[in-house]
Amino acid sequence: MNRDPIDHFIEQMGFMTQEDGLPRIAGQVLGYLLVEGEPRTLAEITEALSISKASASTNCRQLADKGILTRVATRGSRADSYMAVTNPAEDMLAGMAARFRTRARSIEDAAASFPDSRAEARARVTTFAQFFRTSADFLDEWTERAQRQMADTE
Amino acid sequence: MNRDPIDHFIEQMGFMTQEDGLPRIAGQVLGYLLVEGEPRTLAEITEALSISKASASTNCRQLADKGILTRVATRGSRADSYMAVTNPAEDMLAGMAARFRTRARSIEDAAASFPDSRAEARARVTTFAQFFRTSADFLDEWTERAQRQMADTE
DNA sequence: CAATACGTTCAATTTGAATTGAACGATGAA
DNA sequence: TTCATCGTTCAATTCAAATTGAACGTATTG
Repeated sequence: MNRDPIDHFIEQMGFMTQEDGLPRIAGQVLGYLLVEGEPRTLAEITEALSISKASASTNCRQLADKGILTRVATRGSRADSYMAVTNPAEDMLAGMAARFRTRARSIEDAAASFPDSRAEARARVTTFAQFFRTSADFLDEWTERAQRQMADTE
Repeated sequence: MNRDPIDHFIEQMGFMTQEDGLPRIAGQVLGYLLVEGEPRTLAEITEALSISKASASTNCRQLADKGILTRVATRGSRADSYMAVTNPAEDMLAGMAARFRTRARSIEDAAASFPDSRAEARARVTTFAQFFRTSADFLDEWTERAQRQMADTE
């Protein structure tokens, strides 16, 4: 029941997002839209992946919030459609960078409130946090560079 | 019951690893060892975090496999201890890079088996995969650079 | 040789999140 | 206005992974 390479790919995408802490269905939706390449309605997605309307709705909106999907108003129909952005992976990385930055801040805050008696621990934790901050900067730089490259190649 | 800043930090670390798909306890263990700065036995970890021996054992081993913790043989005691490596965040990123590479490969494989009738889909998916591959390279480059910097500062 | 202290493993349980079904509100069509 | 179509929301369920408790194996001590 699973020898279709495209189904297999969609399945893989599900596992992938699951590893990243996103719902499995989010990955499947992205996979499906990536394959289709054109806008698809919630109903079509629901149908193609045999999932509930509720899941499709929720996951699409979540992905759209992250900038991985865009909502497309199809004229002639009041159903709204979604499609994958040109390079979804970029937005996934951008999201990661954002998470790193939040993380860095919250760890730094935590460290800052360590009592002076734990000064050494505070130093260790601060270093740890700073690595995340720098990495976030680096990731941003990288996605920006990648975007430029894409623009050039077009 | 939670106004101790150090406990708060350890808790945060738990949520953090949870976001990354690792068990919550893994993060707590890392947080604890980061604060302590010195090797601690499984028993001490179990005690400090009020968790089961089984969890402590499993999670420590997992973290050690990822290179985030090192096992230390304490002389005078047959209990083995663990301590956080100097910069655990680096190893976390390295792990991420590895995952990206695996991911890129499996997506590329999947795309390769698309039938010719779906050539366009194949192209889109391949581009998607390549981004992960390039990102993995980039992350490696970055962690390497960071390591060098650390070495210089020492 | 016990007897103890330790780490691991595995089945059972707990816990938290993903997913669903059903009810709802809104929008447009007739 | 009434009816059908859509998307959303929320409580209930399902599902998977984390966590535990208990049994076990091994090494060490006396």
